[in-house]
Amino acid sequence: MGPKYSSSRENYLKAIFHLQEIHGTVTTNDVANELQTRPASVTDMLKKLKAQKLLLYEKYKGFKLNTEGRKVALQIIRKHRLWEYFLVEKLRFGWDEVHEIAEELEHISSKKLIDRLDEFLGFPKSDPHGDPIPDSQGRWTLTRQVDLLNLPINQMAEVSGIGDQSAEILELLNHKHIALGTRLEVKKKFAFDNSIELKIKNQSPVTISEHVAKNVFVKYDE
Amino acid sequence: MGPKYSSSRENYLKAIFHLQEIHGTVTTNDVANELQTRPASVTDMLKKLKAQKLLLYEKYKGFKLNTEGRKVALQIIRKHRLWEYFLVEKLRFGWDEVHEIAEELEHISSKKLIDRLDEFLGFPKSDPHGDPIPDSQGRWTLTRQVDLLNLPINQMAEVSGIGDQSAEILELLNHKHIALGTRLEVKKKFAFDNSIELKIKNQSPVTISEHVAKNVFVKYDE
DNA sequence: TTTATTTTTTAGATTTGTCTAAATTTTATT
DNA sequence: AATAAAATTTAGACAAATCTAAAAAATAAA
Ligand SMILES: [Mn+2]
Ligand SMILES: [Mn+2]
Ligand SMILES: [Mn+2]
Ligand SMILES: [Mn+2]
Repeated sequence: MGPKYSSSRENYLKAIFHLQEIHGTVTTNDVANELQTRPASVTDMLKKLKAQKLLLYEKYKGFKLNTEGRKVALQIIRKHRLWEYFLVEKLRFGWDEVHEIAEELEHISSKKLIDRLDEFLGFPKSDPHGDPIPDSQGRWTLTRQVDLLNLPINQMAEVSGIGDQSAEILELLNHKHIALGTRLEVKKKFAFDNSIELKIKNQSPVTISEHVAKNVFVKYDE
Repeated sequence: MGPKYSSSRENYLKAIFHLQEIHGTVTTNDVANELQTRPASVTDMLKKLKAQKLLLYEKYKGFKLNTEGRKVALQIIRKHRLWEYFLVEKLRFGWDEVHEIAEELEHISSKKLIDRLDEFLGFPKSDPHGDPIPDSQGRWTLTRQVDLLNLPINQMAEVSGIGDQSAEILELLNHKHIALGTRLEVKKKFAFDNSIELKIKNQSPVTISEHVAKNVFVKYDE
């Protein structure tokens, strides 16, 4: 058996899903813009997707994915993001050059292939751009963003933002080898002054004050 | 930029290349049969490939790939076989379940992707079915098949066939741990009786007679 | 609430790749 | 050489996906 839906239909489903996520609602023009096509072409496709029971659609009234359409869209997103992860982690591509290639790879139909790839990659939770990778049932783990005071002990996390942007805090963080992207975990929290002891791989533990901890934001899965 | 040629065109080029290899010449019916399509469809496509300067074609007289067509075909074959190798060696697929999936993967267009994949796989010389993998210039190393008498000294090779199929020789080979797929090299050739000393990895050397050597066929690259 | 603007849909073409049925050419048999 | 059979090509049609231009509906402005 070949693919269940054409690449074109899959691209429409994915685009509608994404726009739905961002705006809650989607318009014909949105989709045309997203897919670099014409509104008339979108209308044509909406009818086809409706006929295939992937979409709820009433002309002039709007449209949205139904359960089946959402399910299909999530599997394409899963494939897209797993391939991106593969390209970066195994083939040494930069995170900024994988999207185009994944746009093609996401349409390869074999389910077994993608599940094996997932396993081969160690079941990654997010792609090189930090976006969550749905599992084979279409579920994904949320990436939580918290400051270091609220990061659970022993939870590996990645620095994703700095609150205070002053030269002083940046100098301090630089000295302690903490930068955007640094992976670390909190080893101890001292109740006395709310200071925190951190561990970065291959480095000796460092301590930071509550004031600093409040201004370092990290993200982690689950 | 997307793919230079459609998947369909690439499939035609590949089919024509293969049939040309086997029979020296190709007919419309051959191609129709190979691609599970109709002769009329083949004729239609021949015209398009000719217009694209990938094929020499004169109606009713026959056709064959020109230099450019051959070049394109070889790159598709390269992709097909590298992906098959990836599926077997990295994703633990059986050699009998990868062809279908590679039929889709071979149409992914990125040249950088396939060159990186080649590197990631360690520049394999042949795919899981023993077929040679062309390099990025479309050249491949021939796999030579010889009997053990003619295998160059110290050339690693793989047992690919047994001439005499009698129970006696099979018992002898079995006792010396030589079977289809065994990788070995010739360490010494004795001029006195043309007997040969072999080395199989992790085993002590074994000697076989000229008579046996004549009946064991091996293949090796280059 | 008319009128104007924007959005969406329809009507009719176009491109690519495929098909069937019929015509043409080549090849094989009397 | 004439006829039969097989291979190949053409003619005309169709499905999928796209487009332009025009019509219809919804929304915003006056
Ligand atoms: Mn992407
Ligand atoms: Mn991504
Ligand atoms: Mn294959
Ligand atoms: Mn193969």
